[in-house]
Amino acid sequence: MNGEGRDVGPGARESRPPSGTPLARRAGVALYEEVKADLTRRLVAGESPPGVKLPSEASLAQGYGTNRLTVRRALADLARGGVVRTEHGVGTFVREPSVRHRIDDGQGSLSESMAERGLSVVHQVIEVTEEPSATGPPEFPRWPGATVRLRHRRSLEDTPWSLSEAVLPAALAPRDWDGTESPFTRLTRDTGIAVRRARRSFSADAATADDARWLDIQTGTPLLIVTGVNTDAEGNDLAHIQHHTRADRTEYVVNLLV
Amino acid sequence: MNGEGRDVGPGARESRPPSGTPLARRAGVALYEEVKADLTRRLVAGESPPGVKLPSEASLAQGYGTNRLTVRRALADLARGGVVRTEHGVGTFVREPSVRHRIDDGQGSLSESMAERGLSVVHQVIEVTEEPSATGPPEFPRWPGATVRLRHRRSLEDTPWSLSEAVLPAALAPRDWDGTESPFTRLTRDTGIAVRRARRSFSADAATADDARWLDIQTGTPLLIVTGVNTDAEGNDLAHIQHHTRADRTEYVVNLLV
DNA sequence: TAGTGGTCTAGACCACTCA
DNA sequence: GAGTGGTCTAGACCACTAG
Repeated sequence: MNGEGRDVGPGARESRPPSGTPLARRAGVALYEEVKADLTRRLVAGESPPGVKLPSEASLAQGYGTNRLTVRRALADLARGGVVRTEHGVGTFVREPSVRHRIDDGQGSLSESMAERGLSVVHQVIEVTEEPSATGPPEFPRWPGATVRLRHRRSLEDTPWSLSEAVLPAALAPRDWDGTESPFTRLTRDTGIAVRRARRSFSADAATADDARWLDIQTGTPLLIVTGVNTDAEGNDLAHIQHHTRADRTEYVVNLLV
Repeated sequence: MNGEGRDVGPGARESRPPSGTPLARRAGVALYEEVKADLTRRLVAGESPPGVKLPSEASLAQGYGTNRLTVRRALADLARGGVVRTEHGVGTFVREPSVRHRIDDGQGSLSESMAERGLSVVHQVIEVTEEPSATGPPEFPRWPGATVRLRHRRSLEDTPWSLSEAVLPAALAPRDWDGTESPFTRLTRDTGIAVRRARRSFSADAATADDARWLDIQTGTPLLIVTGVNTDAEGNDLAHIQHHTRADRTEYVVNLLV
């Protein structure tokens, strides 16, 4: 509680980790909730800047005079809430400030609008599967034939940001995609077809184990799910897209009034 | 796997609960993930229609030949994912079909568009606080003076659906609001001012303990967070709104092309 | 190899619901 | 009071990371 600044030594990232205190237990409130509240108080209160390593679970448990599992439960909740981040075999850290990347609605692609702000976007292809036209649920009247399912990961500033999927006619799928631009920017460059973002649908869901692995988050963490359709200038469906986006880094802004 | 129908007896809700099987463990996959996968297989595969009560945690644990805590961990994940629902002292149940209420973008209020589909919407006032104009962050140029913060819960078909907050000039806040219509529908009826939905921002977050209590869900469950501004016909800000919406029941559809 | 988080067990007690 | 989910403990072992 002394008013000294956070004068951390060179390279030091350990400044003032929360240590144990006797918890004031209230009737009807679970112990792990108390631990969670106490940790939140200490972390959010700013005593521990982002990146600070928390004491080990064992020592936290000892400090609180409780079981390690109780501490783990509190930490798991905080991780799902985006307050801390755990690394297996390394430790638990205060999360970087959840800078929410505002994605203002516009007809430009994400990569383009981010580039305008000096942010780097990288796409990494995860899986490309080609399916005969019969199987895919979406229909592409003007481009009959096989469809391609393109799974890729988008990263912003080297941080995993979304797990995305695009289903589009094989004839339009980019070849030798290097990921420096969006697949649709590439499509326009290759074919001259203008891509327009049409319907968008928003929901949320818990991260699956697969989501978690690719997005470097914990299973169960809330994701913003954006699905939609891209069309050409005439309004014909070009592609069906789905993004599983890290909610702690995303805010999708739409202007309903034009 | 037999093809019989789900001829449940009168009042019976117990048809074919998943019982224990020896789990095929795979290297590197946690036991609770296997349990989760097995339960999901059985439930989603349709062997157990919504509302069916699962066996108790103790008997599931015995059936799987594992510890109760392992089963609990699997069930907690499924609950966060909206697959099952637990009731303290009663049991665990397969969730009602996650009918995603599509909220097509339109200028009508939620209550109105839902009423058109024969769905009932009920608003329940949780808290009304009046604040002097100086404190509230939003500014309402045309209506100076105190602002009112209106917290309410919206339920669809008797199911909690969103925890909502509206901040608007005290002069416009509805008096004696009975909750049968949206506060803004009421505002239009009272004052004749047309309310337009302007900017909307979408994100997701984990349910806090408070969210969880009001929405009848589990802490940590993903919520769709919709914030925005309502304006009058001239585009002046009328109110700032925020909805914490149950993601398992929501899909917010926006048409970007007009 | 030491330290960390990840998983799992066995058992206990409590809080809640309902017959 | 029986049965259910909710919490908590003590202790064990594993998987991963880094010096």
